[in-house]
Amino acid sequence: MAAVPSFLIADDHPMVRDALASALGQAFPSAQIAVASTLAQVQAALDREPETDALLLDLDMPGMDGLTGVALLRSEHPIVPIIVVSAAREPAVVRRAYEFGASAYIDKSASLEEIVGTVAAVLDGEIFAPPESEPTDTFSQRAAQLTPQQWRVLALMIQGDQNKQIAHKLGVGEATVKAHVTVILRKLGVRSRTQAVIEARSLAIPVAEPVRP
Amino acid sequence: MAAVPSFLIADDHPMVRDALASALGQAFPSAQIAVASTLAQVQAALDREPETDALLLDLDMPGMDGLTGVALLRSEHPIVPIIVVSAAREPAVVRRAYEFGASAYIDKSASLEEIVGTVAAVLDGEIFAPPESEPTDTFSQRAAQLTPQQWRVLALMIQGDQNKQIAHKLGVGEATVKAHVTVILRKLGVRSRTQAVIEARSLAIPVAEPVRP
DNA sequence: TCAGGCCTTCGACTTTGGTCTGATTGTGGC
DNA sequence: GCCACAATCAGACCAAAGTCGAAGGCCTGA
Repeated sequence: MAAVPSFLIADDHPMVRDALASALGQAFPSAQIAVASTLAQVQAALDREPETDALLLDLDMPGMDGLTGVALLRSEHPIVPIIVVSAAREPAVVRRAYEFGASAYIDKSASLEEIVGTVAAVLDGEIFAPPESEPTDTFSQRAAQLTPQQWRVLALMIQGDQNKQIAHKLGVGEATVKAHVTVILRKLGVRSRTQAVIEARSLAIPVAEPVRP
Repeated sequence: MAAVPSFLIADDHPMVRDALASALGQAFPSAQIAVASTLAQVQAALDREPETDALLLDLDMPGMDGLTGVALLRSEHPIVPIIVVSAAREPAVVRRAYEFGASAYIDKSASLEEIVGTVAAVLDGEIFAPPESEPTDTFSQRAAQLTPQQWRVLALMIQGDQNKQIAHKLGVGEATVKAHVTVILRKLGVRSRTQAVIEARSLAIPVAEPVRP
């Protein structure tokens, strides 16, 4: 990493964001710290600063749609280590986060010391490599074959956007979007847009919860 | 309130806790601030300091069991104003928080300025009445208007079935299914099958809702 | 430098989705 | 009986979704 470490903190809760920023600021006094509160801001920040040493990414952010956002950022910036920060404790979420290319996973209920320690470990190159070994044909694996633009299209499909809207938001023709959709459906192994949305959304974070037998 | 305001911050996330504490410390330089990370610690702190001016209470804490913890604290210390802090944005949760005796409700995604402002308002005796009086037009309410057969159609839509498959499974014609779909979309207030599936599936996912009266 | 592969883009075409009009049948309540 | 509504379907029609083939740009290895 560079002599001056650079961080990007992405969380829509100002409290959490500030806490992380100040903690990292103290631990790395010379660090350059940027913040973002939406997926769009994250993308913009990474475009400006592609050499970012670590991205601390909250999963419950506007536009993230859970882990699909991780995959999207991963495909756009394969070099930037992503440290997923989430309140979710479910092992399934953690595992999927690694499958989608996260370098580390931090539970929000961890202490600031632990968090700083994890960040330092990532900076030192200790990429907690995805213990990928099983060749199980999971949906996540199929999804990993998507190109950056295809991820963008899928992210908008998941929000319920129609091809025309997607085309407008991405600044391309509707025919192009349709072509992407066709490829996406084939790569995901489904037969319709609705099925793709269902599968992809099941990757998103189930918002904490429930108890009560 | 006393000349020196006293706060109790209850949250099991160190990040959030520290952020709140420092924000309140800056806004009220002379304030006395205590923290707690479990319901038991909150109870102990309130027993020691029954004159606390404001309790900032996270809902997702060990032992809280959602809003029941609010009611418990309320009955033990009726004088202490409770400010519920939660990531939950659901109107139902907010409404119930007030029903259980909360003085204010703060969304975790609010800015620190807003939070400090809310705390100050509570200190001044402004009990925030639920601004939620409008007949909240929730998706669940709209969904309740569906007829039995429309539910069956929707259930199959949610599984990713196409109109033709649905018609076959229900033993009716495709035209009939289309007619049902049209009504379903209108009743749910969405514009496409995909959006209907997204909304309906998010409904099935358990939300932080203590029930069981 | 050129061939091959991949991403992205798009137009033309086919299929599915969704609306509208209008109609028939059955059910339950007032 | 009458009314309201659920359920069924047909046919026409427009919009959205999805497929196919093809072109240009970019990178990589021979």
